[in-house]
Amino acid sequence: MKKGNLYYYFRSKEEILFACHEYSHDRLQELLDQTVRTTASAEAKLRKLIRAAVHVILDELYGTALLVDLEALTPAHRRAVIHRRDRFDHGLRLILEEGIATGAFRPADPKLLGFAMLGAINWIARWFNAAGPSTSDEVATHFADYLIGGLRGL
Amino acid sequence: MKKGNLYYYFRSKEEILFACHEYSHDRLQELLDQTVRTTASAEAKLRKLIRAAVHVILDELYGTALLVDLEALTPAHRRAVIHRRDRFDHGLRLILEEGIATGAFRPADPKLLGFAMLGAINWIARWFNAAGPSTSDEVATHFADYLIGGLRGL
Amino acid sequence: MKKGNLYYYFRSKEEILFACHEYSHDRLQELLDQTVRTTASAEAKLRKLIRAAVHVILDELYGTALLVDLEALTPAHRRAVIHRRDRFDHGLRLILEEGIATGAFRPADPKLLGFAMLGAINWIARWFNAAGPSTSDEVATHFADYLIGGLRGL
Amino acid sequence: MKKGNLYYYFRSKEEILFACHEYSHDRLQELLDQTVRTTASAEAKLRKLIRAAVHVILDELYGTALLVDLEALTPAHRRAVIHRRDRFDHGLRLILEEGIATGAFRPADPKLLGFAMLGAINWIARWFNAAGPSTSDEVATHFADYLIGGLRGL
DNA sequence: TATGAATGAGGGTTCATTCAT
DNA sequence: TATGAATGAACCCTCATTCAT
Repeated sequence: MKKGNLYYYFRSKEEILFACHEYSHDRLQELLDQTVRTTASAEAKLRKLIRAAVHVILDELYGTALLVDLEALTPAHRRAVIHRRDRFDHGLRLILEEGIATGAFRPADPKLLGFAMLGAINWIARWFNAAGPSTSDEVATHFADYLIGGLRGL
Repeated sequence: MKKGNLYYYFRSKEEILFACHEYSHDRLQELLDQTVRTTASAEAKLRKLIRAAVHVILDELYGTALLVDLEALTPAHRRAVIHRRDRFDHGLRLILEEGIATGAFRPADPKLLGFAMLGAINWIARWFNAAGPSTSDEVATHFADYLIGGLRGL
Repeated sequence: MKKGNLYYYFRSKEEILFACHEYSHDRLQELLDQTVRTTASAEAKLRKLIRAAVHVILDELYGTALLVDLEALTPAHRRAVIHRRDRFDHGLRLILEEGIATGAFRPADPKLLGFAMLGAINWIARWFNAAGPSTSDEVATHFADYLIGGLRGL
Repeated sequence: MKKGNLYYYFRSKEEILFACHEYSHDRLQELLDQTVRTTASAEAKLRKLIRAAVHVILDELYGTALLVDLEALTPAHRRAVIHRRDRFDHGLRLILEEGIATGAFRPADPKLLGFAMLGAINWIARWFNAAGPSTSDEVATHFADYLIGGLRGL
């Protein structure tokens, strides 16, 4: 199986990038959708989502395609990716608003938070893959602790 | 000044990457060093560092070189970059330990936190540059709030 | 029936090209041979040949293979194609000489004329297929008129 | 000077094809324009044009680009090539109509004649280049004789 | 005999780098 | 020191051909 064989299924590198994004995004989005519908607490939902994001980015083959560079895509695909991200942000917003309503969370911008989350995980993944300090589950737990609980002492 | 002219100053693209990392890292490291030495609270120090990191990555020309891909470097430069990162982590650790000692922070892994910070800011920067929602100072403030205070409601 | 399946019948693309040339050439040559043997006038024979060439090139599936590029063939096949063309030229020469003998034609080089004929028809065919101005019979009639009568006014 | 250097001046192979067509077409068109304006007889004008076409296609570097395949071009370039061909046909029509008016020529379709002319010359050129029987001027003279005088005996 | 997937070679294109000026 | 042109390697992609089924 050589690299060129991909062109049996895709018309260009750009389409490959787009398909990789779709693949990874869909796995994450699906879990987000399922999670939103559960009766768990907002914090539990968010932890679950973070765990999923860490898993997709660290362990799945095309996980880093979640952070595809928009500049590398055609306008049509660019719009599609932005649309996907909006959907993701929408689900995240639902969780945040639920947490805010119950007093579990304080107000937060889902867009900024979503980007920070994926960007952080992606960069951690590179270091992780290079230096391999622990399992992706440990990373996810720590990361969720920081994001939800912050650094502030108790 | 055309691209090829850089080869009067650098021997290869790899050297340019390395120099860009050095340039941006040094500006951030210098501020970290200064900050560590001040008498401000650990939280104030960390906020200052975050603000600086956001500024360097979002506003400075070679800011994203902070996240240079180790695979793209020669072994010697790779080691140098790792060494720089270790120095950065060391400074960050000092701040964290100080905060932990005073009870302001709870225990945290500076390595993970440092990577999360830079990765998050870098990805926010791309979205920021594309969609430009606010100033880099606003981004820094929100981001610092999340990192230090977390999402947990009060 | 997919393209790759052709390799059950042919050993290479080059053989396919050669076979296509053979196929189209043989249809034209056969008609030329028959025509030469008839008792029609030289002009009628030439008109018939032109009509056949137009038909083969415009309407038959492999017609344009008549103009196969010698460079694309193996030396052996190249020689075979040249030999076929010589045979074609020979038939054409017979018609021309007959016309010259009866005073119907003036002296002409069959080689040059044969190439001009096929080249002209082939290029007309492309334009014809793209812009579709009339039927192949009309094209043949006009073309024969030009070739035989020339442009000179009466 | 390697092939890839062309991409310093052109953005794609398609642009190269288009530019080659433009180059060769312009040289032929210019001569056509000049010729139309002279006071020579229609036949002399046509002979001059044929001689020029033979020269461009046989002797000039990109001459065969006159017969560029429209399918290989972008829609915009395709339209431009069609437009150029229309201009050529227009000039040819002027010559033909002049000859028809003076009784030198009988009615003829400039479109068909133009295509026949270029296609014939192009195919002759391949044979010519392969077998090299005579100079391009001799070819031009014979070809003009056939086109204008036809084969009909006197 | 036919099909879909695989392969290697080669054409098209970019990019890092160098050279001549 | 700067520029435009040149080069070779590498990447993207296609195409002729083969293989497994």
